[in-house]
Amino acid sequence: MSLRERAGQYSEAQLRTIETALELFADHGVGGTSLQMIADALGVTKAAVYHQFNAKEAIVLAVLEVYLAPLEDALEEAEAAGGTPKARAALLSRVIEAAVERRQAVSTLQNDPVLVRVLGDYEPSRQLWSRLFAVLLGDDLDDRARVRAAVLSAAIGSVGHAFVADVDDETLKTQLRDLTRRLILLPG
Amino acid sequence: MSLRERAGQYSEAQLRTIETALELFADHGVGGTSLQMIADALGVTKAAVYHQFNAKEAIVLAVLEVYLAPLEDALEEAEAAGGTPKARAALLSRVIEAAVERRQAVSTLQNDPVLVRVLGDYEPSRQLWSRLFAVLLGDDLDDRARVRAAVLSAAIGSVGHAFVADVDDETLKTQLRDLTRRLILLPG
DNA sequence: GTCTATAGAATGATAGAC
DNA sequence: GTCTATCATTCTATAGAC
Repeated sequence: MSLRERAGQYSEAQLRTIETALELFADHGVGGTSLQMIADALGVTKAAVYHQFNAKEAIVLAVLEVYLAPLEDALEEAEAAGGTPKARAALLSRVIEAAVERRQAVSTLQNDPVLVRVLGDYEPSRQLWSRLFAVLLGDDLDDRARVRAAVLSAAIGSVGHAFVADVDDETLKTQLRDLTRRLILLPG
Repeated sequence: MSLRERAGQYSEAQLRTIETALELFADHGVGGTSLQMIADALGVTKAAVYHQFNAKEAIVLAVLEVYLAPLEDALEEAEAAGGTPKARAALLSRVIEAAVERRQAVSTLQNDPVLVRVLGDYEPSRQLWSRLFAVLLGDDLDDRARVRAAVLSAAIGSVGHAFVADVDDETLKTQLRDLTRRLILLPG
């Protein structure tokens, strides 16, 4: 089942929980966020949250699925268009757009140790990630390309940095597109 | 008191605790790391850890002080040399070097919500950060420069990314120096 | 500096009523 | 779908002996 399909199966109440959980994860880290905190933020009891998700891990996984789903859409369009430079640029734009629109959360999704572990252990997200970077940077990467890939990934994650907190969305997107395009198209 | 001086006041036992704590923070996040875990990793009891630091917050602060101290050294040399391009390049090199040598921990130090909060609330680290980026990127930054600063910071933080886990230290340093110099010297 | 022992609160998770 | 009540476990932190 695709990430899009998995993400589409959550109820309204579950989606509210997922959204709330992500905000708390961003503020306190996954490990620093308790089910009590999530329940309080939702205005319900812990038991109500356990009715939606049978464990904290399930919430963490759901958060990942919901926020990776839009990337899957963008990726499939790019793959369908072939590996053309135009398709790559369009994919990069959409990834940046998605990141900027969820600024506070991106750094958490990319860096929180718990989410990183789940992201690495969970097959659908593994595949998404390798397909994404295959389109953006090519299939088999040498050391030089790997560093570029890591920097590219981190550059996108910089949308949540304090330095750009006051930069408006459009400016941030434009500047980031510029910088990251240079990273991708940089001559060997 | 400078960060260097503060960091220099910790005992051997405290430094062992700080080192161990940082490793656990990197694996589980600050919020996901208990004093019990730290004590177990050190092979002592919780009470022994509390003898060294009266609270978990004190350990977090100590971790920051110890790992920012080398940056303070590098920064002061660069400031003494004036804002010459040569001094900037040398500073950037030392920052990258320090980051590569502590790969697993850098992402935690830069991204963990608890550490980010402490880093923002703690005056000595605030000053260090603004001085550092003043030397690297100039004093008053417009939006464009702010995005570059955030990307530069994130690029340095990418040393811990899974993509470069197998890249050896020297290659990583060289490639990162290349990419980040382009970021700094990029024409407006 | 390290230990045992403990206090008191918070944790993840479950059972059963409405 | 939400509640109250509860479980065993773990948490931060402290007191006092060696």
